[in-house]
Amino acid sequence: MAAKPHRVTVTDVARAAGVSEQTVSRTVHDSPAVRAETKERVRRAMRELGYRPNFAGQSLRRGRYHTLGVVMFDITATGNLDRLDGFTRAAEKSGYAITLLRAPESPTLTEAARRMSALPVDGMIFCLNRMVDDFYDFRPPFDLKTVIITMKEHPVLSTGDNDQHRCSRDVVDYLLARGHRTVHHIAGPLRSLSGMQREEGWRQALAERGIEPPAVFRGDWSSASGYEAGVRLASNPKVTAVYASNDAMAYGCIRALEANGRHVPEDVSVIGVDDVLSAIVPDVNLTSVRFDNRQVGLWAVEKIIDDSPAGSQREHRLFQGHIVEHESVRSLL
Amino acid sequence: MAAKPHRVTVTDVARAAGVSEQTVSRTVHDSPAVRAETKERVRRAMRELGYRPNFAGQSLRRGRYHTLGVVMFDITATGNLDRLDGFTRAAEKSGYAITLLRAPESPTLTEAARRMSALPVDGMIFCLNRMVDDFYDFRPPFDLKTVIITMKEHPVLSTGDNDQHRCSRDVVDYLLARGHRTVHHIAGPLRSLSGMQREEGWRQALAERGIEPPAVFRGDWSSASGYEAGVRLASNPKVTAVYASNDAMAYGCIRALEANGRHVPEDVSVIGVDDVLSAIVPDVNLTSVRFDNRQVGLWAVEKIIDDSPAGSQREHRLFQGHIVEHESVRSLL
DNA sequence: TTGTAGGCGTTATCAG
DNA sequence: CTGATAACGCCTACAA
Repeated sequence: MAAKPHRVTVTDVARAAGVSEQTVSRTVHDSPAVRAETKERVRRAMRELGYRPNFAGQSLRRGRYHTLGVVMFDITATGNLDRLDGFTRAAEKSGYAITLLRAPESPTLTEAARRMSALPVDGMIFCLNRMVDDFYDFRPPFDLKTVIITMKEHPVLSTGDNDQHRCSRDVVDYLLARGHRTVHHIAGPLRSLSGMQREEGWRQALAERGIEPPAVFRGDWSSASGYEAGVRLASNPKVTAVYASNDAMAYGCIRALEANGRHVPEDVSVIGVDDVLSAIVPDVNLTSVRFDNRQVGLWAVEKIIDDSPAGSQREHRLFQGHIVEHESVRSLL
Repeated sequence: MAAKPHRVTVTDVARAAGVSEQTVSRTVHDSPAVRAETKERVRRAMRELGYRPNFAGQSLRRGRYHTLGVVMFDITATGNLDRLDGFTRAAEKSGYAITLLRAPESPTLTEAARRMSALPVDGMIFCLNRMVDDFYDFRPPFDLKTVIITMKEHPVLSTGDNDQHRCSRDVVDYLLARGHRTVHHIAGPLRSLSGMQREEGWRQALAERGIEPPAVFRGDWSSASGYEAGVRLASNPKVTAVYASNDAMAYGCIRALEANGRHVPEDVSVIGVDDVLSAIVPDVNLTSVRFDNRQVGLWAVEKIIDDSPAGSQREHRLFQGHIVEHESVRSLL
């Protein structure tokens, strides 16, 4: 029966309840300065008309959106689901929402920020999975607090991510401490930032211990590429320890080693990254580095929402992964 | 040197460029009714002051946010990353953004909608991974076009999802057509909607073909639970075909069968769902049903943005998965 | 305890 | 081609 439905405003409610707009507004915010009786009348009118505060009106007045923008350069990257879970969880705690933007083509942070800053957001988080041209020069609009999820330090912005260097060091130390003479590496593709950082960490860790890093096997995250590497590694009897940049390649490598008569962990120890294998492969226990991406997400959001002076300090935060021990490693000692 | 930084408005730009606010607005929208020369002057002023249109002001005026809200009851569920990729891709095409909200605790759509509708969104998408109490009674605010990602039909809202029934039927038919007498099933946990629907589809498909469905093995998506089922299945020599509700359980089952002397596919054929195994397991080729979650995401967004009369029709759309053939199935014919 | 006036930033409309 | 005016919905400040 209602004519063309029309968005209900404070004015409508005020008219229906026979009060002023101001009294309606006060009722919405449950001000004590309204008689209980009046409030009830206003509330009934709101319910009957189906009143819902207009977000634009409120924001225009308040100058805040209670929303944070997240820019992802590659949405389907590993760990993004957990990161998003962290973002939304932390946001929710403070009554914030998360607005998501893809920036797959964008070569620069500046361009991505331009798109994001046209949206109703109070702050921005960039998830940087690959290189951008303007990392160090990038400056966000002064009114948008910004955090970048990356291992690189930025001159003015807070940054943070899983510590990929440390991850590799820990793996190398773990294996050397168990008597292995060196550690072979199956790396991720060149375009992946985290992959490159793990590789660099591995190289440095060996070099610092006076060990010449052996030739790297370049994979593409797929288990097939790990298998290929494994075939080559199997032919070298001196290989006793392999560190793969993700679990899929590690598992591929294990299968190739086994197929070529070298047993894991009896002959060769293997360590991966991500700790995702046990959910999928029941009887192979791969030692792996686990990162807590949800925690990174929580940190980033809290860094932006935190209004304290400490909160606005620039910070560079690295989150340590930890080695989840399974039976794919043998001590030679 | 600038004093307390202050958000730059149209008024500031107008003053700086020596024109009216209206001319600034026209320049922002590149109206042809402004002299090129004037535009240039305004543009320079905008650049110098760092002007950025205020979202709240625009929205208030236009009554539109160009943003869609997505509610996820379980963010880390399988396929959500692809769905999100679909949402954001489709949104982006029309200049829309996606706002994400978790609703893990919320038992009802109504409650989740209440939270979402307080945000600046023009429409809502609910990703329903589990049961809610008020599915059929739920009515969103009239001014928010709403789509629910679910296989169930809703009395007034558009709904759509992967066709889990059809998926199971296809698998059953596929195996029966290759001479298998029946198909055993490793099901997902009871709380999972899609799992239950796959199970129901399997049961119906067999029943319609006059085959009494054998006892179900209830798993929990983990490969370990598939392994357990596999051990039991291996002890029954009449088992020739197994359909697992996801790839992890299927793989667990395969490993158990092999460990108990039954070879896949020589003795037993196995089919899974999700088609994720090949990325992780290099040398096992599991036949599996692949769903295109990205496409579901695209559809949902377009359904909401589409302004045509057809677009506002209620629709119930089921997306077919397809069987990706690998070597885990043998024909008995 | 309730009401009135004014303005947040933008843009449609109409006048010049 | 450009400018003045008013209005979108809400809320702070002040008045009654």
